[in-house]
Amino acid sequence: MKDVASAAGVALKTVSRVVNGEPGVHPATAERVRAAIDRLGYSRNESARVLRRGRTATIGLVIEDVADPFYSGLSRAVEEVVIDHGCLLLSGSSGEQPGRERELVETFCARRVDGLIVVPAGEDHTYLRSELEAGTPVVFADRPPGAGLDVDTVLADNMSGAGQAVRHLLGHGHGRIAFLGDDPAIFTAAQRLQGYRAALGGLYDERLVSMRPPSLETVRADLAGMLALDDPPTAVFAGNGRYTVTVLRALAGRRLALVGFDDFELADLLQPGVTVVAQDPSWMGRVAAELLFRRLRGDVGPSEHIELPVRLIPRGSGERPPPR
Amino acid sequence: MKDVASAAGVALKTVSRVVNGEPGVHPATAERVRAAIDRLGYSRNESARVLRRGRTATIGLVIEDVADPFYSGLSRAVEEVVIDHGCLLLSGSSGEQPGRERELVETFCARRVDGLIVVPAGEDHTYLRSELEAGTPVVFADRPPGAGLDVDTVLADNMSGAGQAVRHLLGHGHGRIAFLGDDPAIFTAAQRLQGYRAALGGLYDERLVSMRPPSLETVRADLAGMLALDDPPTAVFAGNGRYTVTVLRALAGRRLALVGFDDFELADLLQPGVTVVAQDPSWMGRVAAELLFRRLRGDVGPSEHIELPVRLIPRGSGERPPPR
DNA sequence: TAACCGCTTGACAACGTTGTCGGACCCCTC
DNA sequence: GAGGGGTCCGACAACGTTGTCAAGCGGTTA
Repeated sequence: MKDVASAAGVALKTVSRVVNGEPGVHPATAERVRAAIDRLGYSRNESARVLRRGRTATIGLVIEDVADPFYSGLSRAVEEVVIDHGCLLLSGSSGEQPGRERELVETFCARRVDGLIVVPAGEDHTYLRSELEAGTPVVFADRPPGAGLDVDTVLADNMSGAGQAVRHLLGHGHGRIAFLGDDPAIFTAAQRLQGYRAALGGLYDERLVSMRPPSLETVRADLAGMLALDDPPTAVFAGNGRYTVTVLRALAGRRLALVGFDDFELADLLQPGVTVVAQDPSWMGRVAAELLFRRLRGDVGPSEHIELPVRLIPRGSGERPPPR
Repeated sequence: MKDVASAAGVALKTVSRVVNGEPGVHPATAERVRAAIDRLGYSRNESARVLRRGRTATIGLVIEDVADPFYSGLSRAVEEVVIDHGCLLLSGSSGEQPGRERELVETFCARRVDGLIVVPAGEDHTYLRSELEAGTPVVFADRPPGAGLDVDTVLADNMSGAGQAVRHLLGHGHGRIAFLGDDPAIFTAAQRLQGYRAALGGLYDERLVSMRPPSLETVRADLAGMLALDDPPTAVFAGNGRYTVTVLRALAGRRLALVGFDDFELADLLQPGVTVVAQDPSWMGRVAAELLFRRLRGDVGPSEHIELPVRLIPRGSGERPPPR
């Protein structure tokens, strides 16, 4: 900028004014400055600007895994909103590791992001307290923070979704419905289990519940164990997209009914089509980002807790009757 | 940092030394400083650090769309490598718009990223020249830059992949093979068309080629047009993952043979399984990122042009014989 | 004793930008 | 011609950090 100034024969401050489109610069001068900028290929140093102004125009996003379609959809939606607000998005994947989540958040904070959207992996978010007190708004998406943190949340209605899935299967004559899902330490898994259990009522049987990692081996083994029972399941409720796909592979032709949580790209092309409880990751991302920007604009109301509805999409696999 | 210094009763520089783990600080002093840091919840201001040091420890990644599984896989792999090098990743989606690509690159440059990985959307990258001359290494992935730019590239072997697909179908008795793919303005689409054409030789028929946007309507219409010909296609080669899925939907039960470019999650669960020419997005991301870091470590050799092999995975849809 | 060394510490400038303030100049009015 | 108001411009300090350099201190050696 100094070079531009001397090249254009003006003071530093005048260049700054031109670069930032501030008023009070003579058009002819501005033109001369712009010419010098082009000639020298100058581009403003954002670090210095941030240092001076205090605002970074940057938002941090911590998700579980960009390569998971649910989170990449959410991510894309957040990015859209962030760009619309003239900001930049920093994002990172925690890989479901609390330590990595914390590292990412701290890295983002060290870079002085203006706000954060977090899909938490861990339980303890007390490390965020000082940042919150410093006034950085934080929105939790998909999962709430650990105890004692009063922040905005945007969650899906997991319990009701699980209930819908189970009632749908019950309605088609199934009384033995297995549940395969994530470790209940993960909020969404616990909620879905709870919805499943509540909808089943007296029909609940813990032998039909498996909450181990979604590898093909464990899912196959657990399903085999359940199917070997005297009264085996006739239907499966899969706790999220990964489980749905893994269960499909593990079932390999067995004609059990299936409802999965989360929609996925080819669900309608499989035979039969896969009935799912669909959430909308883009919507969640958009809502979370917009809430964050409302906070950044100065909205200091009490923390909001938004719960997005989910809906069951029947496609065939959930409408199969039990074998008579 | 100033506050920490006065709280610990030392000079600014000593705090700086402790924060950066520099040697030459008495253990007792360091301990006092660390205590003060904890007490005040201090965290280093990266903007100031960047301003002072000139290195941002940040890499920029421009892709087409995070929500596309190919690019989210690539993105995740790049992120892994970047984190392993103690850097942070800035990423953005161009949405196939050259203007947005340029904006993203310029935003990243204004933030003084140490290096860039770009999946270009546009043809003209002369705007990168000044940045390259300033010494910022840039790696192009998946697609090469426009003419006149001598930078590292990491591409898939698109032509050979398309050739494999076509020869596979020819080998199963198909002489009429349709190609549906992206606008040939997109490098990968043009390469795949060329591979398709070369492998077909005299059997090439431009009436069997459609390169319009992959919406269900256009694909359905173009396929219908081809199937209404006197000598209709008996097989389809789909130019990328999106076309494969769209073609599957558009065919809706018609028993044409199909080979798609790009593997996708449920390809093996469809009936029949979908034969694909698979590329490995993670590999591409890793290779591109590692090449970039080699440049950042000072490797100034001539620009490298890496071509990653692809491989055909037969699953059923590509082995269907033509109707006799 | 003087000179020297290693270890620890601090003063200071600089990175590139922007906010504040005041000065120079022109035009208009009294 | 004096005063007032507006427009345009520049000097300067400050943001928080780190690199450079030098100083203080205790111990060792000539």
